[in-house]
Amino acid sequence: MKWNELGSEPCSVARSVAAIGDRWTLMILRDCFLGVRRFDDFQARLGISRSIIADRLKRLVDEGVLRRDAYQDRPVRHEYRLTDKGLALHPVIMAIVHWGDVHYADETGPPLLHRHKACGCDFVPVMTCSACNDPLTARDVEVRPAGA
Amino acid sequence: MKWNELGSEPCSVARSVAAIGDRWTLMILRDCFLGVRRFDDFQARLGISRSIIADRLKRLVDEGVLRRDAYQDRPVRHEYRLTDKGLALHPVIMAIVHWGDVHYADETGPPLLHRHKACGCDFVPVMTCSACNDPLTARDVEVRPAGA
DNA sequence: AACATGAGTTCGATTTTCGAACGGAGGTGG
DNA sequence: CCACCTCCGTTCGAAAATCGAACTCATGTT
Repeated sequence: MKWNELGSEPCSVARSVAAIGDRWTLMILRDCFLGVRRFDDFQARLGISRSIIADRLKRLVDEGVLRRDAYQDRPVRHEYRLTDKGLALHPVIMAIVHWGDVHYADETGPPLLHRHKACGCDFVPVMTCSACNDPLTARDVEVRPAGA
Repeated sequence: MKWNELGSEPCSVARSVAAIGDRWTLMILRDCFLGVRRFDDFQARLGISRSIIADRLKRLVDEGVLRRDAYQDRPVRHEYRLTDKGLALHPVIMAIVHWGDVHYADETGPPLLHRHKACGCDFVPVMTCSACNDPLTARDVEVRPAGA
C-alpha cells in the first residue's frame, strides 16, 4: 500500500487518515477549533514554511473539511472556516488533547482547560456508548465486519 | 517550528501528534486494537516497507504506547502489545473511525460494526461532558488557558 | 514615492521516507 | 549436513517532503 492508496481502503481509519493524518494538518485543525482563520495567523502560530500551510489548507478545502470564504473585497481576502464535516472532527481533536493532557502534562497540569457552556463546568471528554450511555473502554468493545 | 520540536510545545495536541501523528503510526495502532501483535502481520496487513514498520514500532515502544514482549525463546520472538497508555488511545481511534464511517462510507455502510459487550448493542461512540454527561459538540465548549 | 499588509508561489538545499534486497538466528525435511 | 522456511528486522540508493528565504501581486497608508 502507498500513501495515496490509503483513501481507497475499505477501512474508515484509513480513509480518515488519508484526509487528516498528517502532523501539520492536525496542528492546523487544532488552531481552527481555537478560532484561527487566516493564512498568516496559521503561519505565525505554527512557525513553519508558508508553502506547507498553503498545501495543507488546500487539501483540507478539497476534502470539504474547511471552507474558503471571502471576508473582504478590494483586495479580496479569504478566511478558512470549518465546515460541518470539519466540526465533526471535534471529538477526534478532543480525544487527542485529552490523551496528551493525561500522558504529557507537566506538574502545572494541562495547558488548556475546557468548559461546557451548557452546564458551566470544566470537564474532560468521555467516550460513551450510544446505546446505553455508559463510558467505554477498549476492552468493552467487540468488533466485527459489517454484514455478519 | 520543526517536526522534532513539536513535542516540546506547551500544547497537548502538539505533544500527542509528535508521538502518534503519522499516517502509518495510526494505521498500526488501528491494527493493534484489532488484535494484531506480530511484525509480519503488521507488514502483511499494511503492505508497506518493513523498515517503516520497524521504525514506527520502535517509536511506539519508546513512547510507552506499545510493549515488546517475548512470546517464545529459541529463537526469541517478540510481540507488540498496547500498554495502558496505548489502550488510552482507544477514544482517539474510535473518534477517527466514526468520523470516517459518517463521511466516507459508501452505500454498504461502515466496514466494521462495534458492539458494546456490557449492553450487547451495536453502538457509535458519543463524546460527553464528564461533569453533566451530556453529549458535546464543538460549539458547546469554551477553551481557556490553565490558571485563568 | 516609500512602506505596510495579507495571501500566497517559487526555488534550491536539506531531511525524510520509501521499496527492494539482504542478513541472521533458528527450525524442518531429506 | 544441506537446502529451504519463518520471523524479524537492517541497509541502501532513489524518490518525495520539508525547509527558509526571497519573490509576486493587489491594495491601502504615510
